Amino acid sequence: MKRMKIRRDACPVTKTAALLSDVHTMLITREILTGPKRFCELERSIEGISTRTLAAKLKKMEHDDILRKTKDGIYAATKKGAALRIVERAMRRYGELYL
Amino acid sequence: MKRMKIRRDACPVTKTAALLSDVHTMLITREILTGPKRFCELERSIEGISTRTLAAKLKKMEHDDILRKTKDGIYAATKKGAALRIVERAMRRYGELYL
DNA sequence: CGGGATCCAAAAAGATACTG
DNA sequence: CAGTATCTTTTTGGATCCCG
Repeated sequence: MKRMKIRRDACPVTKTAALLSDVHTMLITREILTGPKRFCELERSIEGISTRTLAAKLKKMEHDDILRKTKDGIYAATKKGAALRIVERAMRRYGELYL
Repeated sequence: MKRMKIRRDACPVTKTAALLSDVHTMLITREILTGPKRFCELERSIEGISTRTLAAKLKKMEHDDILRKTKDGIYAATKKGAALRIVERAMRRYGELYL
């Protein structure tokens, strides 16, 4: 994973993921958990991700059954993806308390 | 993060981290949460990590105040590191339920 | 414009040999 | 044991181009 610069005031989830994770997958998850999104929305809301990486991650996440792409090009969490909320919640809480 | 082969019977935390994270930092955390460990113990218990990567991650984690190295070369979680238990727990639970 | 695919340079990870 | 040095392989991000 490449070192990423994180602002002190960034979302706690961002910070936690930067601390211990493949930032992008977790951030895509965070976005998807707030509702279905299209490519360009994800691209805009995930600061610093390249289209190439976003496309690659989405493909992998689709393959892993975390999200599904509808015919109209919208990405939505699957059941398995939605369940990641428990992890996202723990990360958010940790970030809020310690970062 | 490199694609990692995960056995179906691997620890659920391993699977969750492979799914969404910088696997190594999370796995080092998991080990450290069970008590202080030395370099070679970590190397043995984290399947597939190279000494180079382990050394690099430990350095980064020490810098991030997740763990501390004692004079006798033992790595132990800091307070901030120990608190990652909430994340580890969520990941374990998710892995148990969905992977 | 949305949704990528391609090419390229740089960074990170892997294997492994080697040292204090 | 606890790493470091070195070399190779992967992955990433940036820019660019393509196609409906």
